[in-house]
Amino acid sequence: MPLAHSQPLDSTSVLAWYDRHARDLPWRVSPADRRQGIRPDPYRVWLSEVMLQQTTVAAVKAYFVRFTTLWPSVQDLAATPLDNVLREWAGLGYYARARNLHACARAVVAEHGGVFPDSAAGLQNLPGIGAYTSAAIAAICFDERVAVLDGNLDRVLARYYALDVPVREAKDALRGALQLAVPERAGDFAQAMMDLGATICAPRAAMCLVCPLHDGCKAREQGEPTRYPVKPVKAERPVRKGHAFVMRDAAGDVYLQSRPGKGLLASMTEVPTSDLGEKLGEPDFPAEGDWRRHGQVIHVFTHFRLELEVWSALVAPDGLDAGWWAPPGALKGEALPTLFRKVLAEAGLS
DNA sequence: AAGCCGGGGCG
DNA sequence: CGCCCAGGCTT
Repeated sequence: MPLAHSQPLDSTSVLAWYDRHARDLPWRVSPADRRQGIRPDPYRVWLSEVMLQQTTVAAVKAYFVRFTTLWPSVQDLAATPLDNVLREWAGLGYYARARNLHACARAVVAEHGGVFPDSAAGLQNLPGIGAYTSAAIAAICFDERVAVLDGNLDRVLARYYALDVPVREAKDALRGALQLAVPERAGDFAQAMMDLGATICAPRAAMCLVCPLHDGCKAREQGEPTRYPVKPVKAERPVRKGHAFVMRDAAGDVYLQSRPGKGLLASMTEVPTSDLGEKLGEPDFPAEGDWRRHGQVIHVFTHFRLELEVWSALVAPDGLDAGWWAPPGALKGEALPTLFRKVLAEAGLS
């Protein structure tokens, strides 16, 4: 799938724009500081890039500050138990990232002496570091001249070339075109292109008049840049239904347990639930009690919509030994995903 | 190559 | 409320 060609990307214009308009982010070294020879810390760049996978800057900032305060170095992160990492990751989503983050920290310490590999090829062997993240770290930290292609760049390039097929079908062509444009300041260029996608060439609006890629952009020339990228036909989102059971003991503590290490919300904390299905079954209460029905919690995942009926009861703790009892004041510190925080709120807790 | 895996913000 | 998003892993 060759790109209907226009002129090559003008990296000089992009860098000049970035020198004036770079965003100030907690993990970033400004272009001015980079010129002074200040280099980014690979640990901080790696941590930020993993957090930013499918996640917005606004959502990441507070988590990044918290993580780097608790664990200032990769050695600190590697030394902490996985449970601590999962607790701090709660609410950020895509929880496999947290497990891979921890595994990666331990691999860097155990196999690389606590020093991150200095090339995209070396980085990509580590857990949770794929094509995008390896390229981003290598470019930002070491100015390796690799194409850093994420969802932001997909959009910018799809517009620049007026790509008339879904990005997924032309990924290699886009990467090749981008690779040809990567300048010596590879790290600044990568960050510049992402800033461009976040502020100028945004998903629902394109401020073409102030864009450094204005001149060569096919979508701008056509007059309707937000027509790109072309979206693939999307499958409908199925609905799954079930029950959630909030149990309290005589002391008022809440029964919690860990989810399986694989699959949905892996290794995170939950209250017991029924099996999920297309149709709502009868509640299979996990203990005897005066079960009271609350409202419904609706939670939308990427690939299905979940509807949970929330129940609560005062129960005797006999037989409930797979999990643990948590006082309501301790719920905040548990590794509870947003779904189960909604469930607890529906039952009148937190 | 396609499916699985969260959550928040925006219009 | 629908749509969008700073990807990687598994099968």
